[in-house]
Amino acid sequence: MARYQAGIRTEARIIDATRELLGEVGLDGTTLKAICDRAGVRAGSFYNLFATKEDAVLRVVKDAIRAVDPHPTGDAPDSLHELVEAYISFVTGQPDVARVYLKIAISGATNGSLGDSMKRHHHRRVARFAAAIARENSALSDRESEARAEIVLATLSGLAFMWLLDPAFDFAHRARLAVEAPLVAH
Amino acid sequence: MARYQAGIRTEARIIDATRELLGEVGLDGTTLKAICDRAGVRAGSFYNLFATKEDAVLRVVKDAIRAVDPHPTGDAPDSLHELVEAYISFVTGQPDVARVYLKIAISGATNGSLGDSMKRHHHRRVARFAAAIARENSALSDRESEARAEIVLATLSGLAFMWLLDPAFDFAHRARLAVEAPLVAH
DNA sequence: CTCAAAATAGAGTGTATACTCAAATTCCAA
DNA sequence: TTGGAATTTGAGTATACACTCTATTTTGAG
Repeated sequence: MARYQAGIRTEARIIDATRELLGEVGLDGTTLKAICDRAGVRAGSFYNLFATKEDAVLRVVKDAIRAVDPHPTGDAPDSLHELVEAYISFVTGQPDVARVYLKIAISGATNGSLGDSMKRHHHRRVARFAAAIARENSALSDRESEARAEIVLATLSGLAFMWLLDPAFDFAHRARLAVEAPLVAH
Repeated sequence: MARYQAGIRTEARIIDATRELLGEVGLDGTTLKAICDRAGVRAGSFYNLFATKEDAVLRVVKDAIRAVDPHPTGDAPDSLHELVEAYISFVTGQPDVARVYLKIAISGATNGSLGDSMKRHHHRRVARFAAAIARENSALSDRESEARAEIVLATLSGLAFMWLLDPAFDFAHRARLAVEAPLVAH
């Protein structure tokens, strides 16, 4: 092994280029040529560091999945408010990574190993939200907590998607409003 | 002109094949070869009927967009309940078309003319939901109605996306629960 | 029945893609 | 300083894509 600094820097540039492209033009637009052009590297150098294009994409996506999680270890019990704020600050604080997360969650969710990874991650998140909801409202059954968790997550995802559609959309404001206020007046 | 019956039937087969593929494998997987194979047709026949591949895709997508609309003409004022039920029956009643709608809305929303079409459609839908909400709750300002409309639509989209992720997900049940009940207990 | 128009087949074009490879260059520990 | 390993190059390969073209077959109105 005994890697050189040059190679390590090149690898970082390639990962950065891949993340930027995934956020800007999505999975399809992120071609090998586009990655190499942006990283200032030739195809041969890319394949000296990565076995395949999907390798670089997966590295970025796994980082994005990890970034959405406030407590990756999962040992600290978190409140619903904490979880929601974590998601909001993820979207607003790391918009590049968030765009990647959303784009891949959707375009890559129905096929391949990437989709399975996304599915498992989604179920873990639902369980996490459901546990927080149950902890804060002991009157709810497990099923009811899970239903509410799914609805909260759906709303957050939907709002994030609107932000993807229109970057001027005030995601954070809407997200807080959605979680704190009832959906319809009574 | 004076079209023959054979050509009309072939055109219908091509549209059907395109819709099926868009729902099954998404926009990327819907290649010309895949369309032609499924429709039982050669490339030359396809291009005798369609100027471009995107033409066939657009036909399907525009049908999907129209299918989600309860009153396409837009003259009849609709209630929020009507709008939500229309969306639910769209997703559950025409799952193929709904899958296409969701996949394209997301994967194709950030680039090309298809994305512009989707964006305009989205804004029209927000306005429609906002009008219904304002009509049913005169205490709300226009801005508040629009905010609620965006949240309702985000929740519906998010739940539909969950159904895309897992076809066993009970979309209709969750959607009604989400719109009728407050998100969090007070 | 006729025949011009419509429809079809199927080989072919050009382009973009992911990926390879041998040779040249750069790095860095000893 | 030096030499083997890491890195980089840049031309090259194979494949898949959307789309074209010409010859042939099929259709159906008059």
